[in-house]
Amino acid sequence: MNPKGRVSERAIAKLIEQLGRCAWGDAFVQGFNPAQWTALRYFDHANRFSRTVGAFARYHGTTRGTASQTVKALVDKRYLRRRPDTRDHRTFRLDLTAKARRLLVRDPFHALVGAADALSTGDRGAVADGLHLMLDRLLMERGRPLFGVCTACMHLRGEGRCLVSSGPYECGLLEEALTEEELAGICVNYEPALVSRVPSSL
Amino acid sequence: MNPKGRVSERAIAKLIEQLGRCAWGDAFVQGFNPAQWTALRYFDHANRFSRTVGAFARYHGTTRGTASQTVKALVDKRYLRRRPDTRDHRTFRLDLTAKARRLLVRDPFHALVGAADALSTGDRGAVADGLHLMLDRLLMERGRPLFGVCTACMHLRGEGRCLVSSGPYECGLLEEALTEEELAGICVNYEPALVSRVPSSL
DNA sequence: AATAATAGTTTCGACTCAAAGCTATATCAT
DNA sequence: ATGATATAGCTTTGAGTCGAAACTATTATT
Repeated sequence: MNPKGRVSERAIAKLIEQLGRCAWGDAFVQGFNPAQWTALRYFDHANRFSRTVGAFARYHGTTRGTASQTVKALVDKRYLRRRPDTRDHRTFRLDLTAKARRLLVRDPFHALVGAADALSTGDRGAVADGLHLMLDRLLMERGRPLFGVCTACMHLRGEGRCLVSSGPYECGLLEEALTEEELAGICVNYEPALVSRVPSSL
Repeated sequence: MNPKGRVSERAIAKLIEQLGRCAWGDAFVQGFNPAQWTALRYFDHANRFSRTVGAFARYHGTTRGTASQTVKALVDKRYLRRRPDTRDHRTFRLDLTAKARRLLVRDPFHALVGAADALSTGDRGAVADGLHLMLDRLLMERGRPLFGVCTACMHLRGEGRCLVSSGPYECGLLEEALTEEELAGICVNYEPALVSRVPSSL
């Protein structure tokens, strides 16, 4: 499709911008805006240490002020439940409601996911790896956190090496036990380990 | 880097969204916003048939109202010059000023372009082709124009087959002569030809 | 001549950004 | 311990922007 040989870096950047804009435009639907959809998806996949306004702000690359308002709108509409943290009285825990989970079935994001269907399995791998490389570089340059899952995180302890819990896994940074389901949640405290120690079920 | 085998379409969509957000955040700089930077880039590369508010709105996937405001801000700041069209008294022609061209040297978009440097030459080709496929599919689904260049457009006439001009190339749709430089400008009237008839100088 | 379609602008409510403000926790010096 | 200062988490505020809808003017169609 493209001329053989060198393909301009600029073309890739332009495509990403265009695709991003397209997804943005799609997300003005059902009375929500793109930021709100992103928040709903975030709180659906974030682990329990990361379901706060501040963590979402960092994930989304926005200010805490903006994130606070996005969350407020969702709390007011009963898509998020907000409860004070029992340990740290500065923060509030945010959890999706059942109403929100039902809504996420009709997430406009599915259109972009579906577009990836146009790719062959092999192409999907190449595209995903390439984009991942680009994103890591950009986030690193900006000093922004990477938001990965426990199974690839250097803080994960487990498989007989737990120190503070009797369960199979725990977070070495926060010194908290982790259930197996929680291993798949994205986390603001993620730091890439050299090798993944738990088989990924992606 | 990714586990072998099937890579989720969702991961690709997520990466695109994240990269797009990152570029968006970068673009709040030098007193401009992301939409204004996109407009400046657009009017830099659009051919003379496409340098209007409406064409930009369609390219950017936004409303004419929003596009009108974005353009207005740039006209007020003397980065775009606005002149009535001599043929159609509804439209206005918009052209970059020299001031704008100087500004574009410091386009924050360069960060995203630079991130593509992390990719090997081969990966760049695969990523570009994959993203292109996805974008075409999305734009097609939404009935939005594709915005390509004359050299790949079915409306291009030339190489001895001109009907309305004595020059080497012309646009068969608008029945206007085209200079060689204009062949590389992106156009709202683009429709993909089966084969490209002019060697690409990408 | 009447009607529809096209190009662009204006207006309005909601949202975003950036900056400043508030409160709770952490750190440090006495 | 005690009090002062710094830091962290979140909210509020004000200027500017976005999308949707209403509007004007021009061109195309019937």
